[in-house]
Amino acid sequence: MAPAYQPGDVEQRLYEWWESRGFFKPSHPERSGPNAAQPFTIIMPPPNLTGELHLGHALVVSLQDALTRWHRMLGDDTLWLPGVDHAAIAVNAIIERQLAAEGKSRHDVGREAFLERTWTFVNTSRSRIMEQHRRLGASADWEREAFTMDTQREKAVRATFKHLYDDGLIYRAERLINWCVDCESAISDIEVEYEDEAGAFWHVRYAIADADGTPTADDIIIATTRPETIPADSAIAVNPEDERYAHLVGKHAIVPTNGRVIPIIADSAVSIEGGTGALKVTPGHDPTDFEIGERHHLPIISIMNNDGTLNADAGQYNGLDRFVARKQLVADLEAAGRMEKIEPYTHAVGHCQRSRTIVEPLISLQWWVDAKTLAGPAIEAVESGRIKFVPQRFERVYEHWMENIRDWCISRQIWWGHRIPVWYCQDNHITVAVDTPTACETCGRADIRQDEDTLDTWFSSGLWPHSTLGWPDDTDDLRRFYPTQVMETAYDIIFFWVARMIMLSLYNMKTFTQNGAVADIPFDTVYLHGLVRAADGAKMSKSRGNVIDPLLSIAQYGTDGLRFALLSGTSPGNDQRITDDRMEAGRNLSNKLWNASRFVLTLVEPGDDLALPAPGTGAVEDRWILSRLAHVTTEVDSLMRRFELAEAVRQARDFFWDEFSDWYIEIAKVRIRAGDRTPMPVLVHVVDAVLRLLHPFMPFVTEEIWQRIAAVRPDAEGAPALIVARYPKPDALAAYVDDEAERQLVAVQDFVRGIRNIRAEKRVDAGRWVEAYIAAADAEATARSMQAALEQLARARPLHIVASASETPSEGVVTSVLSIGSVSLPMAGLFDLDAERARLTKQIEEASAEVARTEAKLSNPQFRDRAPAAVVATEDERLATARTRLEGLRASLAELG
RNA sequence: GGGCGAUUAGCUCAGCGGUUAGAGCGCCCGGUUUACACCCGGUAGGUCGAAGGUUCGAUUCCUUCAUCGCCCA
Repeated sequence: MAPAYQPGDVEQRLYEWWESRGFFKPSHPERSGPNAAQPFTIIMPPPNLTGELHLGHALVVSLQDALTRWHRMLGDDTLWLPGVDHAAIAVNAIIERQLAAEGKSRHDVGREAFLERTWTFVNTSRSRIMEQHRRLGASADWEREAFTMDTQREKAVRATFKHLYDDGLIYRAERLINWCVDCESAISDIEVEYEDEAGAFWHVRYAIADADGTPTADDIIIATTRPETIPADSAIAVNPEDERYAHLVGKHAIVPTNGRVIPIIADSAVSIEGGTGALKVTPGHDPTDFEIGERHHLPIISIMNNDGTLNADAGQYNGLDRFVARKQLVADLEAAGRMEKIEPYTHAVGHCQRSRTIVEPLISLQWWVDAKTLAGPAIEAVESGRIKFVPQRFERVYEHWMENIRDWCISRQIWWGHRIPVWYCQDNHITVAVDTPTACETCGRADIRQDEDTLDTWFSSGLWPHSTLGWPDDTDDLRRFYPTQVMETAYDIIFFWVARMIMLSLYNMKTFTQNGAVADIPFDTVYLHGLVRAADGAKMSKSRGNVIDPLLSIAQYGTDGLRFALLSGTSPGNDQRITDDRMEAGRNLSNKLWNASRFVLTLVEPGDDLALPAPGTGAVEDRWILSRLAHVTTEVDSLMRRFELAEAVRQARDFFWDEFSDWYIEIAKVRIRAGDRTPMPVLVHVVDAVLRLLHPFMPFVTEEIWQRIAAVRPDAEGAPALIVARYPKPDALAAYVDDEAERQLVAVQDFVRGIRNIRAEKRVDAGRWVEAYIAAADAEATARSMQAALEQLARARPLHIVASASETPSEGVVTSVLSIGSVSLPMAGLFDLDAERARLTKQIEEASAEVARTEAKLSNPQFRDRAPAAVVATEDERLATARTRLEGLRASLAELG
C-alpha cells in the first residue's frame, strides 16, 4: 500500500466495479420469511438538465447517498432512483438564443424543427449532469433513471391532466396572470421574485367631470408607481372612511391621457395613508385592482402586447415599449400640467425567476389547477403527522403557504415541455385525452388541433414520486417502493417540489394501498438541507464569481474529502459555509484512515487468530476500546435515525482518530513488539467497524481499505464489498460495554498526560527518557498490566508504579495530582523549588474552587430535594474526587517545605 | 406589515436544563519516537449578542431589545 492515500487511483475504478456488480440496485425483493427486508426509497429530486454541477448538487448527492448507503448496509431493500428535469423555460430560452445568434426566431424554423434541435441539446446535456453525479459517488440505480420528458412520464402527465380535468380540478379561464415579456410566456406566482427597486410615486392630477362628462375646475390627485398604465384606468378608488374624498365618491373623473370618464368609487382595500389616499384602478394590469374591479364590475382594459409594447388601446402610445411609454407619458403629463409632483419611492417589483425581467400582470386565457381543493388533503397529511418535516419548523411554513394557496396557472406559451393534452374542433369543443385522439369527443369531427401551449415543468416534477415508479401503470416498482421514505431537498424548494409532489401524489394515489391500508403519501419524511455558501457567507453565484467547482475540489481533496466537508458541516435546515479548511480536514481523514489501516494490515501475520475475544475477557485496553466502539456504534445509529448526519460522522471520526489511533494503536504496538499477538483481532475488528461506520459518508477510501481487510479476515456474512456489507449494529456489541475498563483507561490516559505535561513544562527533550513515578491508587493493577505501554507513551524509564503518593520520593520531584492517583518526576538539577510551589499553589486554587463550588451546590437543601437523584449522586462523587485531589496537592506542597 | 433562523475561542461550527462550555482550522512551544509532517506531543485563547424572568440550577426555557440573514404579503 502506498504511504499516502491517492483518491485519483481509486475512485473511478471502484465506482465502475460497484456499478458493474449491480450493487446500486435494490437487492432484497423478499418481503417475508427469514430474509425479509423493508423498502427504503429515495427519489432524487431531478436536477435541472441545463445545470452545471455545483456544490448544491454535491451536498444533495452526499446526503442522499449517505442515507442510501446506510440503509443498504442495514439490509433494507434500498432504491435511490435518479432522474433529470427538463427545465422547460430555461432550455427553451437557450435554444431561442442559439437561433437568435443565427438571426432566426423559433417561429421562423417552426415547432417541429425547434423541438428536434432541442432534443439534440437535451440528450447531451442530460448525460453530462448525471455523469458528474457519478463522480460524487452517487450509488443510484442508473437503470431506473427517469426523465420528466420521457414516454412513461408523458403518460403520467397526460393521465393526471385528464383525471384532474374530468374532476373539474383543471379548467381554462381568462384571468390576470404573470407575464414574462422575455420568456413570452405566463409564469406561476412562485416563479415571480420580488425585489426592492428605487422607483417613484408619480402624483397625477385627474380632473373631476360634471354630469356631462366635461372637466370641471375640481380635481383629484392619485399617486401611482406605474404611470404607463393610466390609459387602462377603469376607476379611481378611495377608502370609504376617508373624509377627504367622501364628497367625490359617486362622481366621475377624467383620464388625463385620453379623456375617458371613469367613476370614483369607495373600496376598503384602499389604504388611507398610502400615497394620496386615492388609487387609480387598472384591473387589466394589477392584481389588487383586478379584485377591486371584480367587486365593482369595472371594465377590464388591456393596453399591452405580449412583447411588452403598448397596443392600440393605449392611443398615442401604441407601439411604444413599456419603459419608453412610461417616460413619454410622464413628459406629456408634465407638459399638460397634470403632474403634481414626483416622489422617490422604493417598492417591491416582481421579476421573472428565469429571465430576471420585470413581470407584467396581464389578462390572458390560460389553464389552471384548482390548488385550493388539492391543498386540503395536503394540509391534512402534514398536520396528522403522516408526513414529517426535518427540521419540524418548516411544517408551519408549508402549512401557511398551503392555507393561502391560489390557483396554479399551468400553461406556458413555449414549445419545449409537455404539450397540453387538449384538442379543439372547429366548434371549439374540448377533447382531453391520454392517447392522442383522432376525432372530437363531442361532435366526432376529425379536424381537431392540439392546444399550442405546454405545461409548467413543475407539473411533471410534481408527479415524480410515483411517475418514476411507473404510474399510471400498475407496476412492480410502484407496489414495491411506493410510498417512498425520504424526500431530501433544499428548504428553498418547499413550494416548488415538495408542496406539489404532496398535492399531486395524494390525488393520483388516493386509492393506492399497501398491505390493505391506504398508502397515498409520496414520502413520510421531508428532509430539508440549507444552502452551501462561500467562505465569507455570501451566496455562491456565477455573477459574484465565487462559485466553487466540485470537480476541482474532488481533484484536490478527493471525493471523500469533499463529502466529508459537506456532510460534517450540514445540520438540518441550516446554511453552511464551505472552506478549504474543511475539505482539507476530509482529505486528512482519508489519509489517516489509509495509514492506520495500512499499519494494522502490515501487522497481520498468516497464523493470527482474528476471532474477537468473548465479552469481558482479554486485556483491559482491549475491553476498553471495544466498549468505546459499542458506545459510538449506538450513538451513530441513533444520530442517523434522527438525520443528524454531521454529528454521526464527527463521532465516528473522533473515536477513530482520538481513541483508536492515538491511544489504542499506540498501546497495541508495544504489546505486539513484545510478541503478544492478542491485540490483532481487536485491531482488525475496530478498523473493520470504523470503515463500516464511515462508509456512507466516505465511500471510496473505506471500500478500498476494506477490500484488503476482507482479504485477511473475510466478512462474517460473506459480503463481497463494503457497500453491501452490514452496518455495525448496537445490540450486537452491547455485551462489550465495560464501564470499569473505561474508568481504568481514563486513569491510564491521565497518567500518561500527566507525565507528558510535566515533561513539556520542564522542557525535557522530547526524545529523552526520564524516571517517573505513578501513584496509581485503584488503577494500580491496570497500570502494572500496562507497564511497558505506559513507559513507551510517557517516554518514562525507569517507571515506578506504586499504590499511593506516600511511596514516592518527596525531594526534588515535580508532581501532578490527578482524579485517580498522581504522577511525579524526579527533576534533580532541573528542579526549581519556587516554580514547583507556584505550580502546586495554582493547582490548589483550582481544586479548592471546585470543592467550594460543589460543596455550595450540595449544601443547598433545595438542590438535594429537587434535583434528580442521579445528578445529586454525580455531584457527591465529584466532591469526593475533588477533595481527594486537593488533599493530595496539599500534601505535595507540604512536602516541599 | 407577518413569520423564521442565526448571534458560543482569531475563523468555521457543535452543544440546547445539570462537569472546570467542546471540535476542526489557525496561533504559540517542542518533535526525523520504524502507519501517517495530509503527522505526533504540549500550551494559550470564551463574563456562550444585551437586559429582565422562570428554576435548586440557564449557553440551553420564556419575554423584550439589538445586529445580520431568509421567507411570506
